[in-house]
Amino acid sequence: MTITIYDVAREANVSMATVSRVVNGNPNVKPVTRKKVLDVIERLGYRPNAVARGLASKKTTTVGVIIPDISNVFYAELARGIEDIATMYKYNIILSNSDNNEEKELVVLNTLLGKQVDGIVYMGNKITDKLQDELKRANTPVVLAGVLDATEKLPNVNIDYKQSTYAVVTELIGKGHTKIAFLSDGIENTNTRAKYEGYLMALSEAKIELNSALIVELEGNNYHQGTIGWSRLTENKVEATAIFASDDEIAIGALNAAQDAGVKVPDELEAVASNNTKITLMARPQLTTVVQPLYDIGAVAMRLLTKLLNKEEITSPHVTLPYSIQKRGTTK
Amino acid sequence: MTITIYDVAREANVSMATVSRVVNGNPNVKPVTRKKVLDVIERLGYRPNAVARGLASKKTTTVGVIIPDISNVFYAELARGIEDIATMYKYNIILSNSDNNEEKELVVLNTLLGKQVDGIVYMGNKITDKLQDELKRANTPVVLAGVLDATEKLPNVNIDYKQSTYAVVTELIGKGHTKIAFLSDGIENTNTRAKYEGYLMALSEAKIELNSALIVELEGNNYHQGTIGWSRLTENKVEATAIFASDDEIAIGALNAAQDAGVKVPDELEAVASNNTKITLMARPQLTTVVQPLYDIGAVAMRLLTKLLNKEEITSPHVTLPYSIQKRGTTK
DNA sequence: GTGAAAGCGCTAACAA
DNA sequence: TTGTTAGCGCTTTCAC
Repeated sequence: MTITIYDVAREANVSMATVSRVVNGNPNVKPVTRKKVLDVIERLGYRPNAVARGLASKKTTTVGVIIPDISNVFYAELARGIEDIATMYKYNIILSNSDNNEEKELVVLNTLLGKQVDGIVYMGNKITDKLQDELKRANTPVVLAGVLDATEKLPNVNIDYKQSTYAVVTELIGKGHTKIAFLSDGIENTNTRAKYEGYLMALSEAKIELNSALIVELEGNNYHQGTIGWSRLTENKVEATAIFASDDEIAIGALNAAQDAGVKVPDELEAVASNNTKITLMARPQLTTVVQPLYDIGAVAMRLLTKLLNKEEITSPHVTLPYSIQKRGTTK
Repeated sequence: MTITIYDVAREANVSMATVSRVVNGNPNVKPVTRKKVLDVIERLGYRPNAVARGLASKKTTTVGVIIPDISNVFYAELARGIEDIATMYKYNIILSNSDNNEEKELVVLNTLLGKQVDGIVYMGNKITDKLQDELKRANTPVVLAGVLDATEKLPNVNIDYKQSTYAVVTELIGKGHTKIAFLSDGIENTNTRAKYEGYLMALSEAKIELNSALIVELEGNNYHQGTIGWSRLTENKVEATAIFASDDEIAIGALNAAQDAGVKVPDELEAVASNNTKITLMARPQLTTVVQPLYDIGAVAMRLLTKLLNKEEITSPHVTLPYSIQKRGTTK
């Protein structure tokens, strides 16, 4: 049989309330009593039932994490940051993959809310209106990690994608490139859109006309899509001399395809990627990228959520973390 | 205010029990009644409270997942398999990183049990005795995913590491290699030990004497350790002509270090890795590896757990999935 | 086919 | 400082 708080109370000759106080570290317990209770707990091997506690206190110390795909390095690093901080603040996380599919997101959100999570960390391409509504209806705190909120309504943690993209593209232009390809997943996705805007801004500032043959919109952020990206570019016969990729895997896919076709990197083709996941080091040449502090984005997002949960004061619900640019072998 | 089952019952003029039956798909409800209840649920936006349900039914439809590091591609792919099958069977997963640290594992396990998870999927280097004891005491079903259980007590899903390593090393020997390095994390780790035994078996069968300078035990499965592995090999002055690595990241680290030092791969150095994570495709040359069906290992482990939870009949608690060998650019 | 009522194990007033 | 006592929202006998 399972040992309950009642068993402990009986054995220690105190009330359930006192046991509860001891377990929860309430200071209003005489040290002697505390010791006595602790001993019984030890002897009986009592372990508090978090489900009962959750029902009574209406707090589960569990947060839901909606993530597109945990096997994607980018999200996995964010997730690690989230989990570490969650643990630090005594929360557990329920992880659910959404595949960036709105329908799944809705189902997952509903399950999470049914499980009475105290809060939610959302990662994905964009917050759809429907999702936004559901979230509001539930009025459970939510923080977006690595996703801009187009409407600026939800707390979120990001870097400035537009600015960072502008910076690297401008630098490429400064080296004389005029045919700079932009490889990305769907431009309707919030972050990608911001990057695209940065790209456009750099071009326009340099008075370079936009060549749509250089814009390749892919169907996802992965290696395979990157290789497709390169084929698309060659089909378009644009002879790009530089690439900006919205994702590391896309960049590696495109570069490997290019190199397999005999293109010399970085001599004939320079490239800059976006996320600085650890695969940037494994590729040859190693990737030059915008450095997004992925772990930190996750960590800060979770920290922000804990503040929301404790009703701590919040300086700003929109955190923009600094980015940097890491130069490696794919640029001269 | 939150809508409870009681509110629904009142509005629908039925008892809580009936609402409960409808919500749980119990067939003993007249269609008319069911419709009536469903309508009220819809109208009120009622969402069952899983915590209360968990307390009453002693089932949480939540399983704990103990994982060394979710940002490691290897584990992330296993995790994805686990989560997909969990979702399929209506379970959620609570994910906890352990960093392969026994103390953390113990803490995590305890939290998970406190949260009344219905079962646990464990990933890690090895099941220590203490952990084994705690697991037994809780008598919560556990399945190991991608970890051999030295004592053969716990259900687990794996491939035959010894056999697969034996096969690839034997093939290297067949090509004339006699100086085959073995790069791995700690040999005390269950899976690594099995691989090491496979390596030894191949050597002994070919009557090649074991050269301890070729055995490099590293401090973890990551890229950086791989680069260290290569330095170690050069310090040892053994001039290995082939490498077997227990991990893909280690392999890439070692190969990149070797190539940076001017070694031609695969002409002067052949290499075989172990896990076939997706980074094997991104490296240049692409890695030849033993193919572990990572996603499937996770998926099958979770499926096995659901069987345990439903008390379904189990053919065997020790599942060995088939492996294969994928030849790519690091071997001739 | 449906309802009444007793818990599940704990927290949180409130009282003492 | 400690105890009493309602619940928290649901499932699950057991009756009818």
